[in-house]
Amino acid sequence: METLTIGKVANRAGIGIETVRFYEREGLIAEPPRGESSGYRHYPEDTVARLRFIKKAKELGFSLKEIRELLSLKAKRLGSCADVRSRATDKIEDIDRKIVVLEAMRKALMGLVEECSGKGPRTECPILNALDAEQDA
Amino acid sequence: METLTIGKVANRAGIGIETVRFYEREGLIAEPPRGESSGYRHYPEDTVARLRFIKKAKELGFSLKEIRELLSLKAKRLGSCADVRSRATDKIEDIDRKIVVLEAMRKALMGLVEECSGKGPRTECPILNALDAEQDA
DNA sequence: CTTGACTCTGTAGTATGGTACAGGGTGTAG
DNA sequence: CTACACCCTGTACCATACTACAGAGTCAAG
Repeated sequence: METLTIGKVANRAGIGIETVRFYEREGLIAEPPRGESSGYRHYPEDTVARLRFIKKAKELGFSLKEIRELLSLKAKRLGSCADVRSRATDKIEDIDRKIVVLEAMRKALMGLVEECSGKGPRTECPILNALDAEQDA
Repeated sequence: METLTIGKVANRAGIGIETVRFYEREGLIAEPPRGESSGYRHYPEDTVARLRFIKKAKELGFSLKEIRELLSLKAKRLGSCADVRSRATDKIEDIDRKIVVLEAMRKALMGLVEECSGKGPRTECPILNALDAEQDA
């Protein structure tokens, strides 16, 4: 099987070399075999897929810790599909909690913006006034 | 005018003493006058309001940098309500982007969980198979 | 066989938003 | 006047997620 240098996996995954090494240190990817004399890392091709998965999950707002958990679902040789399912539903609950927080933030900001014509002088800005009013709360 | 010690402003604002000093270093609150002999910070009462403003804005998802900007808008005799409004709408857009991504994620995970009986062996788990599929994307 | 691109380890720095001491001095109640 | 709570500065540390070297070795094209 063809192997890839760190520069090539990084490039194909669309991330930096240092980041690949960082992910290795963090346990997100396995330590690859090394060249006999050089000590260079020789990656199997599926490492690119794994790195892309990490990148994608990160874009979706998962922390590296959460991504490590997601990846461990796949890695485990023991455990049933039910274990995987329960981790996935936990993750959905995490997502729901994040959405709830964001929706509350959004609602609060929308309320302020809707009151605000954007035309008045700063001293009458309802957004700043609202923040001031809340200060007394 | 009555003044407050750092412990009292912190307590009234609902934050820690160290955080108050941190905000001072970060330029979010002014350096207060000090006691002649003690060097203790003597805060005017409106510092509590300012700290509560900061706390509230943080809850709305503003970073300290953004809050510093909001506070400076507030302080400035120039600048309109529209400036403040536009920062709030920018923040709403940030939030919306995050929500969209999370909902997409949620939908994807829900689809997988629904397909999954939770009874099969791990090797046939549709969730893991989907994760593999995503890695190839 | 040289040259330049690449890789190695290890350490340190970036930004964010704090938190936790150590080792002092101060202020006040009993 | 003695406790004890409080305050001071300075520094270091926490997590998160990288990013940037330094100084050394390796590989491959020409």
